[in-house]
Amino acid sequence: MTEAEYVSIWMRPERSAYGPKPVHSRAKITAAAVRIADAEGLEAATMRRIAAEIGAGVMSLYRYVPSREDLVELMADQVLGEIDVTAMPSGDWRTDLTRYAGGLRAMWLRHPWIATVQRSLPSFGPNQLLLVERLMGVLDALVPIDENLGLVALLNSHVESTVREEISTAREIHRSGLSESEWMARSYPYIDRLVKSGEYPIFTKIVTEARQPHLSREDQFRLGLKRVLDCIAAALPATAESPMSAH
Amino acid sequence: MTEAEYVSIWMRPERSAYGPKPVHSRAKITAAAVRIADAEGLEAATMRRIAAEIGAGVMSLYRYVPSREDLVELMADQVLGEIDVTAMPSGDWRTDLTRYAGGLRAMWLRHPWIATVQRSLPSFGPNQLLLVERLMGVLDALVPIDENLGLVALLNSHVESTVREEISTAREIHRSGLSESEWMARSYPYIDRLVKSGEYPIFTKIVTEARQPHLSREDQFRLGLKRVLDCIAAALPATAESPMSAH
DNA sequence: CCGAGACCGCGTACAAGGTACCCAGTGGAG
DNA sequence: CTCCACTGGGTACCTTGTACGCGGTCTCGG
Repeated sequence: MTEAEYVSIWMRPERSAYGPKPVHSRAKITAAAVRIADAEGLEAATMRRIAAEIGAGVMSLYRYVPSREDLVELMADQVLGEIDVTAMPSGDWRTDLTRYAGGLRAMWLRHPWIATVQRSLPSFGPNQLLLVERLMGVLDALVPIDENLGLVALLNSHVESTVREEISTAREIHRSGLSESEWMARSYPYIDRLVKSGEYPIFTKIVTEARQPHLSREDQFRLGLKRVLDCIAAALPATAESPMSAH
Repeated sequence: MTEAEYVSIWMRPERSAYGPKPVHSRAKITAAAVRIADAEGLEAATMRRIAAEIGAGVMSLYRYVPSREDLVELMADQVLGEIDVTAMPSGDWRTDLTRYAGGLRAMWLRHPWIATVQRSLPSFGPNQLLLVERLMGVLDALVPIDENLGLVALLNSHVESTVREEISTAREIHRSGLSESEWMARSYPYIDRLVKSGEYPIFTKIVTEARQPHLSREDQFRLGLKRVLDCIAAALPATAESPMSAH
């Protein structure tokens, strides 16, 4: 792990041409890990569990992946590849970004464990790179690169934060083993005490007046996304107005 | 852990009036855990380490905290309390939100480990509640509660995403044991290969043309924040224009 | 004033989990 | 054919969260 021997996981060859043919592969291991993490959470994707899933010995995995951390990085890039951006610079930026946002959200909901992985810039996996090309291609002709970076970051951060909240709620519900309504009912005594105390007027207002929390997740998402897209629209030159800007 | 015996950590009394006086306290334990996590990361804040820090037996901690997970929740609420919002509904929403955003970012940078804690709605700790009151009080008179929720979420998600990236980069640098420039130099071979391949024009454009990545973290943050605040301004009724809206 | 019993600190013990180390077998290079 | 870098994988070690139980202590009901 010294600096001399550091190489990004993406530059490290999977195998050399020497010796016996490997029975497994990074792709197979990654896929198995993703499958387990989807079903039971990232912490369930232990090396032993993954090995069992593909019928390998535990230590065999280390022939393909330097450490569990690197495996998680592989997993993250793999699921990024699921977002369909092949048709992306279509000419209508609003449609493109809406589709991308929906795809990103759907992917996160399919793989809730990505919320717990810390990414960092230099982990430019192949799928992430492809995504960047397509996604930033959407606004590339309309704004300078710095503006593009800022606007895309705005969109990403909104989607991610929204989904992060959806996920942690769902996770909590699942862990409790209750139904959604039972789970919400469980925290009623506490919320009731807070409201009755009279010390939290705004919190009370949210609980009693706000209608947004009672919308479906999809509608909440659509509403928030609309706001962000309007915000992006305002930052674009007037000539770039999308034909769909009226809802 | 059955549903019958569930009570939120915030409703669970710290101690009863019975038996010998406890030597320690939740506050002391939480503070110690935060200190360790700040210095060495959340994963370093093990029960054994915390116990050693305050000179207690490992299992003694469980007299104060039901589990490590709950302790993390306590830690999260504690650091939320560090954001100074006491002067908050000041009448100038732009100043208030700028101050809040700066405080939130500074807090995250002081306690980078919060990026790894999953929150969920029902964990309304006392400090979080206070924060919500003050923060949402800023726009309460200007917009309906649903709009307020949306705008505050927008601000929060932007700040959090930005800081999350700062943090993961810093973490990666720290883990490598290198200086920032050495660390960046380390991924140069990979980036160079990508650029030279010619397959990633936008990525190349970012690497070669974008100036934003070369700004200081503070300037990057200021720029992004300005965009979000402008976006919020656009969503407010015209009469609510802040005196500072020109920059 | 005196049990009783709830609560304290904490040592012991166990079940996971990541992974270092080692060994036997394999198959391409010379 | 020989060599040896490579393979799969078993064993073992260390770290972590925490269940359990023990002996001591303090408050309260009588």
